[in-house]
Amino acid sequence: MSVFLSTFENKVDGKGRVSVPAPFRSALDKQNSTGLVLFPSLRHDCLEGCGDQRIEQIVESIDRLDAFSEEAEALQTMLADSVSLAVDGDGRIVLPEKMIAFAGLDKLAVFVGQGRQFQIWSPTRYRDFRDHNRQVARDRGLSLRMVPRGTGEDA
Amino acid sequence: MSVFLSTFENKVDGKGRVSVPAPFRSALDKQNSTGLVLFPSLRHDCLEGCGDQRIEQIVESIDRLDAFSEEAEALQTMLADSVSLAVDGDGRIVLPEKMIAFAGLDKLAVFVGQGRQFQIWSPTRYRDFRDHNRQVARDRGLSLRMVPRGTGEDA
DNA sequence: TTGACTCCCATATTTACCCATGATATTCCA
DNA sequence: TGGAATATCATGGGTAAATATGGGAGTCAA
Repeated sequence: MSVFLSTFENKVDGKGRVSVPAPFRSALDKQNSTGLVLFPSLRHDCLEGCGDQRIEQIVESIDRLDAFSEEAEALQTMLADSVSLAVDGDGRIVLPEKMIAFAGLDKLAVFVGQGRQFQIWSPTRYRDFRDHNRQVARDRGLSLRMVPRGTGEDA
Repeated sequence: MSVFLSTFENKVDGKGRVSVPAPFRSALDKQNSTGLVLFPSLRHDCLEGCGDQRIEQIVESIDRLDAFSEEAEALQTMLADSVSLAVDGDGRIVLPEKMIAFAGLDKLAVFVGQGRQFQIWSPTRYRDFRDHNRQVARDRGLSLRMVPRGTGEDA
């Protein structure tokens, strides 16, 4: 399984170190990623992360946009603010100070699986975000079982 | 048979382990799933489960949506709330504490076949749910329209 | 030298793996 | 057809490996 699933809450120590959840590490392995890439989310006050292959895909998508559009420039800014981090022998990364500040992290970091990528939140902010989304899903009657299978349809 | 059928009540031990009913395991095998994925139901106080192949398809589908739509985000939150569990050599899984709490499980877990998916209930809650459904079916005189063979897709 | 960073090690706890048992069902052979 | 031998399955318990996390020694640059 090479997707990011589930949520994990890990400690951030005084050096800014935090363990990458083991299932996320193995997902990165299966994507043949040696490290991982972090960037500030464009939509939320959290960080987004993925393997280096995913970044290539994102870069390519941006390339296809009109190079001088506002949208393209905004996305390019995102690339400029992203950092590539190595996972050390103990499965940890060191979060740069800017990233910690942006996400409002303190002692704890919540790793949130989102499929092809993942997010890192402060626990309090994540609780609000999750509650909101769950309400949206409920209101609209969304369910994972409704997502189409390939081109076909499911019960 | 690659669908989930029938109802089974198995014990949950002190470690949170529970046997996956053998017919469900063989259904998972036929779906080429090595493990299974569980997530909290949006509609009921129970867990929903499926093979891990299915999750790959779901992730793929979400990826094709507009990444910034509210719908995509709501579905991604459901990925965040789901867990991928490996079935061990003895046919068991370990239920995470959060899942046990959500479904109100204690010593027993009821596995309920639902075709492509299945549910896991606490026995008391399931009894109420089932009684309620039977009443609805009786009141409405429900009928089921069959889908012709070959139009659907495989397992 | 000081501060920032990178390895390296220690450890507590959780998780995964292995084996044993009893119950139930199934096969096989006289 | 009886009944013993053989599977399959659910379940309990023990042990080894993996994981998260804290602390310290060594390195490099300013």
